[in-house]
Amino acid sequence: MLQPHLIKAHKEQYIQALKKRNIEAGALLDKVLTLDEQRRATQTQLDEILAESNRLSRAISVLYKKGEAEQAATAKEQSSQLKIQSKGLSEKLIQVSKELEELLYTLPNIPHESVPSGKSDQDNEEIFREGTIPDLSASNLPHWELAKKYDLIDFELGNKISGAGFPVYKGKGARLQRALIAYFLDKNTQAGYKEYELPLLVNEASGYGTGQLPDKEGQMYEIPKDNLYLIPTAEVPLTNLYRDQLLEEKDLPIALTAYTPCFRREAGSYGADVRGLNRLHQFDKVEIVNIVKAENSYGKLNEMVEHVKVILRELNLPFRILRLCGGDLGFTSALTYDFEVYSTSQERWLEISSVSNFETFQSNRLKLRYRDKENKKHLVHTLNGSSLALPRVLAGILENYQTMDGILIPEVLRPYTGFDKIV
RNA sequence: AGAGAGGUGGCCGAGCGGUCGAAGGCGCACGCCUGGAAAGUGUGUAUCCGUCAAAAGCGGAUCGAGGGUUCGAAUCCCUUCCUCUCUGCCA
Repeated sequence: MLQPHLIKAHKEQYIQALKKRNIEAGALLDKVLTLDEQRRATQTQLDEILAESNRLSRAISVLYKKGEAEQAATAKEQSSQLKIQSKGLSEKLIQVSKELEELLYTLPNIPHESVPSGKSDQDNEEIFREGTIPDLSASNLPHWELAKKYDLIDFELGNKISGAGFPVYKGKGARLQRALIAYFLDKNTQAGYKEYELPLLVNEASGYGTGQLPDKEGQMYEIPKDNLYLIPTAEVPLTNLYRDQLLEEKDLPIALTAYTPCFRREAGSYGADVRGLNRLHQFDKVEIVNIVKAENSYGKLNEMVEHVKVILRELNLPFRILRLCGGDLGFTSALTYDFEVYSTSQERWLEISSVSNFETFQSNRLKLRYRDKENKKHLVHTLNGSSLALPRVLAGILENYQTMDGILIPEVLRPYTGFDKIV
């Protein structure tokens, strides 16, 4: 959530930056400033009346002790009048504040200066590419056919017990999933991330804290009876661990990781894009979250990018890194790098990780601050990234490691799988 | 799910209608004492909002949350959430 005082100070800059998201924000920002002005003016008026009311109350107490009942009665009458006034102002304050908050909820984060303009994923900027695309002239099946051939994943069974987008992993397929989760968690904890196991259902406040609500309500599965949501990513419970906290400077930086299943309703996309593991309602992901001081957040973002790079390098998968353009940038993010693995059989790039800096956008909603040595309070910067999302990594491995007589397992995973080939 | 008890500052814990943002203790910070430390001792130690260029100061709000009674609520009433104990159910 943006902060009115910063909007005031950097209005023109914000308007320009939001143009990268193809948003004309001038009128909206003016509306924010007007509402904020109203809010503060109302607060000041209300405070004055309450101050007078408090003075009277104290006076009444003194009058009673002296036994001056008549004067006390007069004061009571005055106080009652003030109360009527304060009630009106107090309602106005609540109303204006609510209006301001609702407006702020509709405004996305300000893109970082390095974010390119653009309308869609076509305009994302490739900044890095590594790995060799294997020659699959001998054997070249897409992962959903490989999954069937080697009996690793059963989409029909998932369809029967749940519905489309809920795959069933079997045998070595299931074992490979477990191996990937363990391997990713190990890489993350070795890099200093603290491991968590988290609730998969969260309350409404958590949804607001990380920005899934009210913006992306339709993306989450809901359990209205208990007013809970299934998490679309571990980011939600992991970051919300620190909601409403005032940290000490020495507590920072904080680095967290967790494996969770993720649940996404993802309505509205059909065809080849969603075949096999490409898009699912339930999938596994290992997430990393960083909570840092503002001055360190872009350095940390680069560290996260390097961290994910190392993992993909170890898995020996061909990948590239994109800097997302304004039109493709997530609502809460200031700068996002997407990692994509090349799916040789599908002849397309598959997104497998998204690493973002939210600056203060989340921490402002979360009320997550730290106190420095001078006792001043600052919002922290929050960052997160997938490290990594499983299904498309699995797709990439199956497709890129296929041979005539089986699928090889990447070296680094063999200690986790206990086998080196799927035949 | 049923019955009971309770939610107060970083923590423990008093207060049960009138200068209560809240006694006392612990913890923490700084000072004194000490060769150094412990002990002892003194001082300080919540958050948010407004006013201000900013700080200080001043004003307002906050004792789980929301509402009510009252001139005045941590204290009384209602609603709600959470925790604990017992019973039930259960991996």
